[in-house]
Amino acid sequence: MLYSIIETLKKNQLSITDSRKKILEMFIRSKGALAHADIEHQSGTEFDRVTIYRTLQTFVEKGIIHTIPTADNSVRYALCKDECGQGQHHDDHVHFICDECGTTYCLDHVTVPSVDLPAGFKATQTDLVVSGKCMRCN
Amino acid sequence: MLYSIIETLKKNQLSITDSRKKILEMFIRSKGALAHADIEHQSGTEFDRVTIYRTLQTFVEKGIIHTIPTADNSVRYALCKDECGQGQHHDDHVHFICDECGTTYCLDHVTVPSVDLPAGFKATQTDLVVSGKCMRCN
DNA sequence: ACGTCATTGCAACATTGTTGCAAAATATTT
DNA sequence: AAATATTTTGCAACAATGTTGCAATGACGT
Repeated sequence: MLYSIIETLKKNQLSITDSRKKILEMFIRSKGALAHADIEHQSGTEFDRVTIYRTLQTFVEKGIIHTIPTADNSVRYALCKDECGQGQHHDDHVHFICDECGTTYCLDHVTVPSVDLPAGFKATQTDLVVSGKCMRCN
Repeated sequence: MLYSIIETLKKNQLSITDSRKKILEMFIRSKGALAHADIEHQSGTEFDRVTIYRTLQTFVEKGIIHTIPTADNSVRYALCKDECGQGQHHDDHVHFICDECGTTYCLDHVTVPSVDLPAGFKATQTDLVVSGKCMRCN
């Protein structure tokens, strides 16, 4: 899959800066999802902690990445597929979190079944989070 | 539904203390899920913050409550149904989080569809989190 | 190359969660 | 019911995580 960092940033009217380029690159290279802490560790002292927070925030707002719900308190982020629009993304994700190694996988090929909600409830997003043991830890 | 606080605590070999009784009572009274902050606000200065953390931890370990994954970073807890065993609970939950008022509902009557995982992946728990507008906010 | 605007880094702070230990409350034994 | 053993609590101190204001820096359009 071809993914141009510069193109993505330009398309979203974001200035092209070192931090944005490198953080976006991390997401592209990473097969799974990343937490703030992962990015902080990988980048060492290159960027300020605040910059990482703000970059992630911006990416979420622009629909470049999205947050993944987890049962523990850690927030994780993953690249959105191209269809994702500004602000909210409409394709529903299946995520797998390994209890053993903590890796978060986006299972894009698994379809999320639609849910029958009680009267008066309207869904805008559905997240299906499966946890267990992953391929490598099994 | 009859739910005896004392019985529940005894069954789990926990000492019967004020904090445990009152926190468990909050869960029974609350239709939705509670975050640590909710409990802290509702109980005022009655208990130490640390006590609340430890009580919630204990309840999760004993299978009295369970955590709910959320896309924002807040951890929420809800009562487990009686079938839940020690440590892990085996019935899969559907949760609905209202974007407007933040209330978290346990939709027990909606069944979680089983997911086809790629080879090598083994699921122990499946969480389906739907967000949108709830009954009251629609 | 210059001015404008967006972004960064620093500092300070707020919130959230954790740990050790003595005091207090609960449970158990006699 | 009193004494002992065990569990739980509250305090203090700390660690981690996230936020905000502001001056300095860097990116972008002309």
